[in-house]
Amino acid sequence: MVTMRDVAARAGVSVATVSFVVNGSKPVRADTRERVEEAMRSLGFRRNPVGAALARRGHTRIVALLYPALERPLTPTAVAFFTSASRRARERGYDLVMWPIGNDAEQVDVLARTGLVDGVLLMEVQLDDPRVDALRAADVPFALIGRTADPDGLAFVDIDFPASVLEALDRLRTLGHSRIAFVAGSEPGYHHAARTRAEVAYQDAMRAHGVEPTVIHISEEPIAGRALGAAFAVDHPDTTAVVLLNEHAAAGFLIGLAGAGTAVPHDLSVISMGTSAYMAGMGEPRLTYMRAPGPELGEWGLDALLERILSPDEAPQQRLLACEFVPGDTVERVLTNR
Amino acid sequence: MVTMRDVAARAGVSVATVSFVVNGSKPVRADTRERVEEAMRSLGFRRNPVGAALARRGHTRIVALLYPALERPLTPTAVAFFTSASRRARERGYDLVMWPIGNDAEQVDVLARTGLVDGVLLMEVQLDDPRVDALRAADVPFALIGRTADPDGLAFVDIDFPASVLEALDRLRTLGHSRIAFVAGSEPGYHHAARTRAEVAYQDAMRAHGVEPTVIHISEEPIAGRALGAAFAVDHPDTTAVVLLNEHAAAGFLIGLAGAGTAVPHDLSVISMGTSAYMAGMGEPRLTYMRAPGPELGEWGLDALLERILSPDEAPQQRLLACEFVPGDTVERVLTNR
DNA sequence: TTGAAAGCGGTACCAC
DNA sequence: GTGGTACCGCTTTCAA
Repeated sequence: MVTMRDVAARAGVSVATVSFVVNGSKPVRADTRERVEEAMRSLGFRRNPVGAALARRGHTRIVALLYPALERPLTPTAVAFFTSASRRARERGYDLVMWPIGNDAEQVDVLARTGLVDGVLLMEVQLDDPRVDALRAADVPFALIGRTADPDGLAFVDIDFPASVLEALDRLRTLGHSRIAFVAGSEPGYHHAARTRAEVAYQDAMRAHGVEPTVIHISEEPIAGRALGAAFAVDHPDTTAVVLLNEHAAAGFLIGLAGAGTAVPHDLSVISMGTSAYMAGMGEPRLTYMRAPGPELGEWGLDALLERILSPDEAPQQRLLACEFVPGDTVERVLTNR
Repeated sequence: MVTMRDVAARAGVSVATVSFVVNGSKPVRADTRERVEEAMRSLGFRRNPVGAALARRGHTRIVALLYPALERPLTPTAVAFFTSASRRARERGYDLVMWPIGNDAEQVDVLARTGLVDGVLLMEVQLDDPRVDALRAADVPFALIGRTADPDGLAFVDIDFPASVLEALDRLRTLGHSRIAFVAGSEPGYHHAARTRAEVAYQDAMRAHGVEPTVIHISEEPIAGRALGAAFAVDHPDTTAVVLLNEHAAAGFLIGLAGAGTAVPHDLSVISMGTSAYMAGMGEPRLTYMRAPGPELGEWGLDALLERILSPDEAPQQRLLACEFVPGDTVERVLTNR
């Protein structure tokens, strides 16, 4: 392994000077710099980040995306988020790695104190999330994708699900729908913040229109969607439209409906919330959906995190972005005689 | 941050002693150890891996899964692999992070030299893969998921696609099919080793039976599958069965076929290779598939890697595992009058 | 059994 | 503009 000492010796300068040219941290005379660079080139020098990190008490220029991958399935939206954040990180001279963790604070704590990463991006945030407290306590710069019940003073980017739900409901109502059900994922003991907010927005909106809300929870997998679809017309005969917040189950739901002879959108309109084009392409008929702004949020999330790292005194960035409506073939005006 | 110095001071011993009890690297008298442990507890000490890594040039107990996530979509199978390897890592006292990289050797090189990870698992291996050479040159322990054209002396675990393809073809032939097409993914300039091997196995088997092979490449996304399915009966009127190696496109393919009035399995039988139950659940009718042994390979892959790290002198582990046939509703005896 | 001390590869402050 | 050098947190001989 070629070290700075080797380079310094070869170029006839001190390690300090080498450090200056490597990091551009101080001006160096052109000819000296030239000699150093030539030495680095011929020796094949690469700066060792571990040494650098240690010297500056951390600062590896690595940030981690914490995802409970062992407990929750990775949606295409989450993947989009990851790749976009990752690309952005590279643009800004950082590396982003995905670090699978549990939902408990313990692991976060361990990771945080290692000093191996300069900061973390936390996904799948719960309303009351112990990991957030752990990150705060460990004094690690972090930003959330999603937000807790009370995100004051926290850096976050989040999908504006309430706004998106309202838009979906409005569109359906404009087409004459009033008995609209809400289908979401269910994970025992997991209070996914985004889902909860969406659900509350749905319920409030329904009640405001004098209709009793219908919330259905099914697990996050295609077959759960199939099962629901197969029995839907029988179990919910009055419902004319469904707002679905369960990307994994969406395509299966349509399959189940079709198998049971429930025509979409003729008998039932469906809007899938927070969905990727990828997943929508799996649906038949083509899903009408609210696109999850995964790529945008990935970039913003990374920027928010770097701001915490580089300018800890600035007010934390907080940004919301609603989903974008994408027309498809699963929504139709409700039958008037119904 | 609590350091070993702090602990040592509190316990009235030297940092060396603290190090011994932390790592169990030398025997320490019971009462001394007790004092040290108590000091660590009350101070909340966590050993800093960066310092440790630097001191012994590596050994962070972190391993990385290198995946070209920015260039290739993450399949459910890859995700299963990741989660399984990750779980196994934890069992063995390591952490596994997913590190998105490009296909070039450069990035591998940088990562490798950092000493930030003890070893790497490389996915999406190409037949002739520059990253493998880079890993070798950098002298980093590594194991492959997949394998290059000549994997001699390399640690790898891989799906035995040739065997799996032969099984699929046999099953189809037993049901009277002979004109069987092969549909795979296509990424320009990317010689995915597994796909190539599968393709060759298919072509050889077809020729051995005196039938001209038909290989079709479509991009890895649901809509590409739809498009292919929609035109399939017209473009390939003689084909009675399809072996598909393109997880992203499988469900879309079935949708496209159905939309064009091509009945599955009546008009066309379909077997999807290297597919996850998750993806199969997205298909209608229920896909007949060869299950990709992602979970098994994840575990084996991690074990193979740790063996490289812990016992570099042992012969590298090399394991192949075929896919497992899972019956579904997309395969049927061929019409005799056809 | 325990301690002192020399690094590991870099950084950055303080002189010159 | 450069060089000397004291750390950063931990591991590991070598002595005591």
